[in-house]
Amino acid sequence: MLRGLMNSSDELMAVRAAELYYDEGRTQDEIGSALHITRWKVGRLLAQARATGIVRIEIVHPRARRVLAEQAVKRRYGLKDIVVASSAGVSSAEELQRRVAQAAADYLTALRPAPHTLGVSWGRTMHDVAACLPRGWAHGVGVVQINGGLSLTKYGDTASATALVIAQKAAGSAHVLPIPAILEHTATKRSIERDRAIAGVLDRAAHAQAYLFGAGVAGADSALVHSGYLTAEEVEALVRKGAVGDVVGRFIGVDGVPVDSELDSRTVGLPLERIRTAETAIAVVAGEGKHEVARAMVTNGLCTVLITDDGTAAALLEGSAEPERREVQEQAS
Amino acid sequence: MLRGLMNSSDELMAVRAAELYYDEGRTQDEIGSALHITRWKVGRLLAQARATGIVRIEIVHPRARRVLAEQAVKRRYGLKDIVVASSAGVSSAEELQRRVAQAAADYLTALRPAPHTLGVSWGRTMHDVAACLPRGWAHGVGVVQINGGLSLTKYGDTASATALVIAQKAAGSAHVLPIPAILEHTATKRSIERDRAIAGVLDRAAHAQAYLFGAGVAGADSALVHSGYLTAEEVEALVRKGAVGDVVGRFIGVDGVPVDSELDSRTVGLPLERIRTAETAIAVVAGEGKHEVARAMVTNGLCTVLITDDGTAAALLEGSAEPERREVQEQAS
DNA sequence: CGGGGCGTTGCGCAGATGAGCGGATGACGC
DNA sequence: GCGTCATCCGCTCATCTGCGCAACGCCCCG
Repeated sequence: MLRGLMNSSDELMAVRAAELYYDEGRTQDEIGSALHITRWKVGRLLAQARATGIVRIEIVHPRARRVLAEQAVKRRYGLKDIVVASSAGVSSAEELQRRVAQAAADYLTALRPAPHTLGVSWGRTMHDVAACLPRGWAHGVGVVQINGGLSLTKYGDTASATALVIAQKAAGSAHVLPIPAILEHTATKRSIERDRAIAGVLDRAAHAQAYLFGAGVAGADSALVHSGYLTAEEVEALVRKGAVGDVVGRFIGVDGVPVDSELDSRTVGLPLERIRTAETAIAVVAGEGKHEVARAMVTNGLCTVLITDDGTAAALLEGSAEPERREVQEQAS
Repeated sequence: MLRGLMNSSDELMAVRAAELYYDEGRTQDEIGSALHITRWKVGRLLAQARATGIVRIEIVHPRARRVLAEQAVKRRYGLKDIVVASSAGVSSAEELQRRVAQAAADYLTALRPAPHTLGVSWGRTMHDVAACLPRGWAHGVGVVQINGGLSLTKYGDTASATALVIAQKAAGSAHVLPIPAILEHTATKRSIERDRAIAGVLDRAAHAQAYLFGAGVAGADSALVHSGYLTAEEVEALVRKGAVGDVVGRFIGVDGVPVDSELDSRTVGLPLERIRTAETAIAVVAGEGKHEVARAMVTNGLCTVLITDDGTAAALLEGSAEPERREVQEQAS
C-alpha cells in the first residue's frame, strides 16, 4: 500500500483541484463540474494530494507544536509527556531556543498538580525558560537549585539567578547552591556536601516532586567550558571517552551513564539516579547540536517529559520502523 | 474590518485548534470539548487562523498555479487569460524558468481553438517552452518565426530550431527567418524584407491567429548581446534611454514603445503594432530581472495572455489598491 | 479464452461544517 | 447611572464532505 503512486494525469488533476479548493475556496461539487469529474473523485484527489504532500499545511506561529511528532516520540520512548515546538519560520538558532524555552515555560505553567518543590538546573536554556515564565505562573513553589554553578569567569551567579527568577515569578522561595559545579578534588566536594547549609539544600533537592533541566553539548561550546570549570581540551577528552553531552553538570555517554566516574565524583549536585527515579523530570533540549544528548536521555530514562524542537524530534525518530514515520519526518523537517 | 486582530489567548487557542484539526485530523466538535469551547468557536478560530496566516496552506508541485494572483493580475490589467506558476520549493532561477515554460507549454496544448498559424519568437524562454511541449500537442499547426535570430556567435540557428521543434511536435510546418535579428543599416533591412522568401514568411507571420513570445532583460544578459547583435555598451545606452527590456527583438520603455527608433528600423520582424492588435498574444515572462518588462507589456497591451511566475505577479500587483492585495501577495511571495 | 482477484468508480447516508440570526455581554459616551 | 452600540456567543438549518458498499472494468494468469 505505497501511497504517492498516482497516475500523472490524476496528479495534475489533484493539483488543479487543490488550487480551486484551498486557494479559491470552491466546494468539491463545483470543482467536480469545472474539471468534468464527479465530486467523489475530487474528494479522493484532495485526500491523495494531502497524503502525498502536494498540499502542505503548516502552522506558522511561535507557539506552534508538532502534534504528530509528539505522539511518535512519546510512544517510541515511553515518555510521560512531551512538547515538540515547531521551527517553521525560524531563522536563527537563538530563535529556536527561545521558542522551546517558551514551550517549557508554558508547560510548567500548565503543570497540574503544581509541584510543591521544583528542582532546577542552570544554563543558557534554563535562563531562557526562566525569562519566558510569566509572573504568577504558580503560587508559592519552592525552587531548589540541583547542581552547583557559581561562575568562575563572569561576575555574579547566573546559575542561582535562574532559580531565583523562577521562584520570584511564582511568589515562592528559592534555595540556591552558590558553589562551583565541579571541584578540583573529590575530597573538597565531599566536605562541601557535608556543610550544613549545602546539605540542607541538596536534601531539599532530593525530595523535590519535579525537576526541570536542560542538557549541554559535549564540545567547546559547553556551558561548563564557558564558565571555566573545564577546558576545551578536557571536554575533548570526554568526547573521546564517548561523552555526548552533559545533564545537570554530568557528562554522559549514549548509555546515559557518566563517562568519567572520577570527574563525576567531583561534580556537586543531585546524582543522575535521582533524576532517573523522579516522578516528573522535565528535560528541555533544543538545537542541532543536542540531538545525541537528547537520544541518550530519552533512551535511558533520564527524563519523563521532553520539551524540544521538531528537528530534534525528527532525529529521535530516525531509524524508526513506525508506519507514520515518513509523514512525521516530513512535517518535522 | 482589520483582520488579524485577535485576543492573544484566542490566538493561542487558534494555534492549538489548528494543530488538532490539521495535524491530528480531529473534528471541530472533539477539539471543542478538548479545549473547553463550543464547536462554533473552534470553527471561527480556524477561520481566523487561516485568514491571519497562522495556518498556511501551500500547494507544492512543479505545475502548481497561483489562482488568487492570477485573478488579481488578470482583473487589474484586463488580460484575456493568465497563468501564474508557483515558485514554492524552487531553488534556482533555471528551475523557475522551466516551470513557467512548462506552464506555457500546457497552456498552448490546451488552447482552443488551436490556431491555424502560430507566430513565435526565440530566446532562452522560448527554447524551454519548445522543449516542454509534448509530441502531438496539436495537429498540423503552421509555426512562423516572427523575428530574425540567426546567431552570429554560435554554430547553427537556435532561433529557427525553436520554431522547428514546436512545429515538429505538432506534426505541422515551420516557416523560419534565417536572417539576423538586427542589421547594421536600415537600407539592408529594407532590401532583405523585400526578398520574396522573407516577405512571404513575414506576411504569413502578420496573418497568424496567435503569437507566442518571451521578453528579454535590458542588460548585459540580453540574448541579443549573447548572440552578438548588440554590445553590452549599446544595451547600456538603451537602458539610459529608458529601455526596460526587449519584446520580439525590440527594446521598449515603460510606455511599451521602442526607445530607439533608429535601432528599431534596423530590426527585422513583426512590428510591435501587430502584436498589440493581435487577438491572442501570449507572453511568457519569468524571473526577478523581468518584472519591469512584464509591467511595460501588460500596461501597454503588448499581450493578451500572460504566463509568468508568482514573484513577477506580486511585482505587478504592487501599489494596487485592491482589497485582496495583502492575501495575494502573501501567497505569491 | 475465461475466471478470479484487485483497484477504481459511483453512490447513499450520516456526520461534520459553514452561513445567518437573535440574545447576552461588555464598552463607551452622555 | 443609563442608553446605545458593537461584538461575541450559542444555536438552527442547509449544505458539504468523508466513509462504507456494491458494481464495474481491468489485468494477470491459468
